Amino acid sequence: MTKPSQELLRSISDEHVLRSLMTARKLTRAELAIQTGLSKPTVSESVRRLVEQGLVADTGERTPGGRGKGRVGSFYGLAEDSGVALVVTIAPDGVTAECVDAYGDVISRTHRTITGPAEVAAVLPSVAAETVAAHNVRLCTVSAADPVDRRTGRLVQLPDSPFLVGDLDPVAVLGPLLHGPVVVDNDVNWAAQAEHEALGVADFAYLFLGEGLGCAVVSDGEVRRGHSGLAGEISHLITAGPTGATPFIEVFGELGLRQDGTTAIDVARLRDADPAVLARAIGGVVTALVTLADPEVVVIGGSWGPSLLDAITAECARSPRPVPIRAASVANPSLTGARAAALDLLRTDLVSRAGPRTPRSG
Amino acid sequence: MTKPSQELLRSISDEHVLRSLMTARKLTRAELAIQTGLSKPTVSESVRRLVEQGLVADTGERTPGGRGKGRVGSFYGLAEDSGVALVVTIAPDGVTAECVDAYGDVISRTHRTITGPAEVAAVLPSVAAETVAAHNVRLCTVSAADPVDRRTGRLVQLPDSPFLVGDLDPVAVLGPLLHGPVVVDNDVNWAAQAEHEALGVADFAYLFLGEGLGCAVVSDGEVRRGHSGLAGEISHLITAGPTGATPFIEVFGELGLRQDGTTAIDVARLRDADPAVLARAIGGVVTALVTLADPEVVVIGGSWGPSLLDAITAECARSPRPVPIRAASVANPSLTGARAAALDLLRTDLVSRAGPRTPRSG
DNA sequence: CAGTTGTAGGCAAGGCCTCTAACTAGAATT
DNA sequence: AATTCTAGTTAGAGGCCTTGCCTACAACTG
Repeated sequence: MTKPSQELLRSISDEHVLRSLMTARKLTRAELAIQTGLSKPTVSESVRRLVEQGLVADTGERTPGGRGKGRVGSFYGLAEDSGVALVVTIAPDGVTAECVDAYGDVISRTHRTITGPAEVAAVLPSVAAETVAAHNVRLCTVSAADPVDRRTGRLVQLPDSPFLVGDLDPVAVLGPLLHGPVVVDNDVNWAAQAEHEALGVADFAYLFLGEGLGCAVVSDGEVRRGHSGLAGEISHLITAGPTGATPFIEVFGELGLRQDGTTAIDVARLRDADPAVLARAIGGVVTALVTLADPEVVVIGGSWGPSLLDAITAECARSPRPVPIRAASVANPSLTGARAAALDLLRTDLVSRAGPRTPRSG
Repeated sequence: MTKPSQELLRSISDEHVLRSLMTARKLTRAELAIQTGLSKPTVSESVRRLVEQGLVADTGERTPGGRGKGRVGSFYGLAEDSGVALVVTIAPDGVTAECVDAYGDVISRTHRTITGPAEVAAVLPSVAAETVAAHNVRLCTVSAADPVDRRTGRLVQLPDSPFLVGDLDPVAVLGPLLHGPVVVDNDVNWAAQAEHEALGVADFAYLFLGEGLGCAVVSDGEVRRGHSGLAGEISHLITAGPTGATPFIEVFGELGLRQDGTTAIDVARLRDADPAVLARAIGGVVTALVTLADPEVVVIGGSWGPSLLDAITAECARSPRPVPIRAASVANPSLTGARAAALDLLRTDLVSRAGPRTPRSG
């Protein structure tokens, strides 16, 4: 456990100051004292330390901008070069890279359209290198439209599942470009995290129905990834198919709804299928989610999932354990979720850098 | 967030001292200083405070028991009346109540056999009252062989599921007898927690096959209960039955393996059933667990589950995503799990009581 | 324009908490 | 009786946070 040292108190003070600056962007010492609940001398000392460490800087702005009477105060903010996080999403149609700073601002965005998985290997490092060259990148989160091995960060191909992005080791590609960690996860898990923040519900399930099939379970406020990160890869889940108990993905095979050559869902042809049959299969998946994870609500996302909302709702209403169904509400959910995670990690990283002592006399 | 006060440091010191005493049972101040890593004066002060608050007491024992030279030291331990936790399990065959102290010792055990659910309402309060009268009971954990509503602690009956213990509100029954919280959960969840501690695996699933059917999912080192605590109630999970896609519980209905009158499994008649058919249905459940929770291992427990281990293992080996299957290893798992949780809560409760200041001069 | 008001920030003192170092207490060994 | 060794206390130093007071300085008031 933690040792009861005075340094612990100091680091708590510093964290208060830093976190206040992250949300308020700029504050005078007096404002910081009010925001943090600390006394003015304590805040002053903390600011002095943080400035010395290069994490906080005087913005140059001064108070009397119509604020009224009183002595002029100096606004402090996070240092310019206090670091940013890189957010990358890799999907069959393109690669996006964003840069977020500790305020949560997106300070750059690059998108490259690709025509096939083969291009990822070339596009990914070039997109990342651009951003890394321009900013002090501390860490990176990556969203990929394929199952991700939690322990290695590599994309993995599961039997009979579409492999949309293809074989890729983002940690190996991006790791050398920056100094901090590279966190890779599946697009559905990131999407669920984004939905979690929008919904404010601690226990729910996110069912993603697009070219690939997937889901994510949020339990006790966190996305649960399982032992190797493959939780939610529902292709082989046994459900009710047209001819009996069938793995979920094979329902689409039996209905002739998979793309030739690949194992992805043919979304274009889906509209001709009987919604009731699809809903029955999806209902089996929802039942599995309800029995195993007991979500408060099941959120349906993906390119074609929400269009079946009524059919799914009707199917689930007949279940012995009905659960509310709703459509996903966040736009660009994977990017949003990965960005939120990156912001969180970046802020924690920034706080953790406020460590070593700086004696007052200098 | 926490405020950086000196009191925080003090409470950390006190926590160190208390937790050391919990595991070592009795220590001198010098030994405490070594164990906790704190300095001797700090430990002395902390012990003085804790004695004054009645949480720690001089055991009366003195060091020179052949330890060699040196001044005699005094052994300190937790105070006699520092409180115990009550652990109750409620199953169709009986009610057990145990008392654990903060060392983890079981200091009393009562068991009452019952012949039917109707007796629970009478037996439960009487068993609990005995224990409560004899000890300073701070809190209580309850294991019940039925689904438990996480928010209220009440037992709930799900459609088509056996209701083994019957309608009961343990919080209402036991709450008035003691001053602390009453934590109620399902026997399978407690069993999974016990198995978790024995296995040391952070992500696994526990499948319970007895008169009732259930499972529990441990993710990131914790049992995940879901929104209302009904995660793992797998009766309605769609799986492969003799005639196609069937809810798990109805597989047993179709096979004529449910007890007449109730909806429980008739365990006696199970041995006549075809293991392959059962294993196929169970395999569907395991597949659901694997796809949704991605466990490192699936543990099979319950009265008849382990006897089918080979058949289940064979069935799962054919799956596109095989997972290791093993039999549960903990005896009395629900009681063990509930006891471990009670111990944890009791220790945290004890630590949290070490709060208010005690000035030195007295 | 002089005086008043009100805010930003600094300084000093006080209270605590932990640590190190030195010291006292007391038993076993030599 | 002197030595040795361990338990626990005392003394002092260093650090951190707080309160209270002071200075600097801009705007308002009459």
